[in-house]
Amino acid sequence: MLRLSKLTDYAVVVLTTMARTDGALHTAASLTERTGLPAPTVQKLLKLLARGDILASHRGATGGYTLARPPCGITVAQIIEAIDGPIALTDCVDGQTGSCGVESLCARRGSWDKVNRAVRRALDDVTLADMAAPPLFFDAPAPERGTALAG
Amino acid sequence: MLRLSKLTDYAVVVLTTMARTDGALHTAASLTERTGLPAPTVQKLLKLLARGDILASHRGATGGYTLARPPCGITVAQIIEAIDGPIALTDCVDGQTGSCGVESLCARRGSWDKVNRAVRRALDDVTLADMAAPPLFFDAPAPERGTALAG
DNA sequence: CTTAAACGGTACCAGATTGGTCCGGATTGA
DNA sequence: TCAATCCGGACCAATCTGGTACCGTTTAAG
Repeated sequence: MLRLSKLTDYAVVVLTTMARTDGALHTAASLTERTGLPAPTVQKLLKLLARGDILASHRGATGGYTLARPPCGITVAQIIEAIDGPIALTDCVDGQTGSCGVESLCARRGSWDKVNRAVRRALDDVTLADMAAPPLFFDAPAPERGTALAG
Repeated sequence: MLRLSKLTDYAVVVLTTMARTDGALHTAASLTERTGLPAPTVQKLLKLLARGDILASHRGATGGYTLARPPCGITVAQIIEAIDGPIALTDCVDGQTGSCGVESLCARRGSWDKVNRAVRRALDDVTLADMAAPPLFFDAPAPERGTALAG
């Protein structure tokens, strides 16, 4: 797998919708309508994103949500962390010991850290602005000649 | 999360154990003893790794498993794919439509493809030789990659 | 001051997925 | 023949995710 949760996927849908009208105020209800996602799910998403400092919330009547930063300042890594928690491929992050019963396992723990960092960097490199960019067609002449495994 | 399965983690433990005696033949029983992991789990892992062309299996009495390639030729991406299946962060891979009920969702599908590829590249960049390398302290000057382990 | 609209937090449940186990069958060297 | 080993399923329990509901708090409008 190495799959991120469906919620994170939905979050990007909501965020790109908001990014199209950067700076505007959106209510949970309006975003529900515009995205077509189930209402309670959208509410949950917005709460999480607000906690993660990706959205700014405005309470009370005429309240709603706005992007906390311009889209180019919001990275995929931040979105994932807001929804799914810290990005860590393995259960026990480096440095910790004892959480996993097997001793020989933790010995190799530091090795994953390298992978973690590489993935992290890749995720930090893509912003919401990139995600909101035109969907560009896929049958266009592929500039890469790599094998592009069915990812 | 963006968490990979515990099985994959175990797989690395088993593989690094094998890598230390590159080329040698290992049985499921011996690897169980050396790693301390539960026996049925090790068996399952070895089967999966053999199917994924990461291990070569030898049947019959005096059979066992060997690494299909030198450690520097086995990437983390390959291991993950062998255990967890194809690396795809989102449910519907690019190009497909209709699998997810929500229409506005699939429209942004292509955006994830960029992220997918970035992560994939990061995972392709780390080999089993790297994982088997000494646990090295984190503030030490990192030596060049490509250890003598690979031969 | 009352009302209503909107966010905030928490608890809860069903379904899917993972981790772990077991058993019988096939292969091969002694 | 016999025993050691891999091979391929089926199977079950535990965990996690996705989705829902409820109630409290805040705040603008009338």
